[in-house]
Amino acid sequence: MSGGVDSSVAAALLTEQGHDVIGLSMQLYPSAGSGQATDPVEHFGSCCTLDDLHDARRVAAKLGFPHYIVNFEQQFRDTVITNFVSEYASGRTPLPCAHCNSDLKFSTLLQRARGLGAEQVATGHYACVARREDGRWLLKRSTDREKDQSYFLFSLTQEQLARAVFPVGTLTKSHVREQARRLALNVADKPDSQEICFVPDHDYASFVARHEPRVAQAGAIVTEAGETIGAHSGVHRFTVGQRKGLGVSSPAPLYVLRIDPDSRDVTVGPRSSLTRSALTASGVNWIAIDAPGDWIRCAAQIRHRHAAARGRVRAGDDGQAEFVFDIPQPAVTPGQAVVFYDDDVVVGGGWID
RNA sequence: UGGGGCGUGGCCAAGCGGUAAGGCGCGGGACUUUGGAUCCCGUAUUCGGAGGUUCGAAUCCUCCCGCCCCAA
Repeated sequence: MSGGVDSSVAAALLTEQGHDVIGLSMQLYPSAGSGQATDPVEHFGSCCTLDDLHDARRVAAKLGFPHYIVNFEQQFRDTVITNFVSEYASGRTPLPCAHCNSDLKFSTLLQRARGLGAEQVATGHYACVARREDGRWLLKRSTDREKDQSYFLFSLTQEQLARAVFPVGTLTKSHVREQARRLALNVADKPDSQEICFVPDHDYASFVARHEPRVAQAGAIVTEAGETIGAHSGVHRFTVGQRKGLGVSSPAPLYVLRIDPDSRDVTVGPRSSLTRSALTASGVNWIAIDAPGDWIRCAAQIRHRHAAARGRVRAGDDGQAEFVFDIPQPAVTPGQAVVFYDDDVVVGGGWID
């Protein structure tokens, strides 16, 4: 229970369905109650703040089930934040929400829940879990396609999916809010979360630099032809496909094409240079099928809110996969997830190289 | 002190007598459980300075200031 409307309604629906519910909220920041935001290393983010934990507690009290706050500061730092910082330091663009799901919510949190006697863990994610006749667990897009979050859940294993419940996955967002109002939950009108929950003020670059000062080294902004046309103060400030913030003027818009963490060169060029016809991914998790040795047709979603693009995929060695687009796609970004879909079913997914 | 060119918003830049295009950048908004993209809206009463011609000039004339190139 994050303290938001989705997980609150999820808990309420389960309660109404007669389940024996225990509310769990993760505390992700040190001593969230101290109010001391003066420590430059650990500001509070926008998720799971003290206020949010209180909101979750009030919802649990109203619905009549126990509520526990689990302290995951250490685990959050060791998994999500460490990955977030190291990815940017490597010239890649992290996807913390996906790591939080697989490395925290459906691992450590799931274990903790099991320890409390829970059979399953429910969250407020907009996604669906189904079990096929052959016993295989499937992850599917939510009914409300606009809110679908299956993209962030691609790395859940069969074991994790078997324990996952997404009560709001078949509802629309407006329906969820209606339910919250019907139940008179105090969180009915809390705004949707957005931006990186653990980074204050949308200033992720400063956050990265605080945790890894070495990233803040100047480098050059160069053209595809190798001409230096500007300078920057750290590769962590860039991501492939980025247009704004380059600090250089040109007759036409320029986009980040490549980031070299070693030379610290950020290569820029016209939008037409951004498209790629293929990609490779690592750490691929196959959900609906076993790793396909031969090409199969599906659609690949390469970022949140990207309209999955059709093409073909096949598995490689060591958890890798190769995908070829029917139509080249712009801004294939290392570090982001590529999730393969067969209509609304998640075939599998991995991390873009 | 021979010759030639240029000075328009933070940057690039159109306009060359009729009352300041566009792009970059920047700011704001929309969208969004990552980052980015995308879409809207905004961003020079003023054209290096001072005079003059004209109903009217960034656009014509004069002088001044500042850059750049080629010769020496």
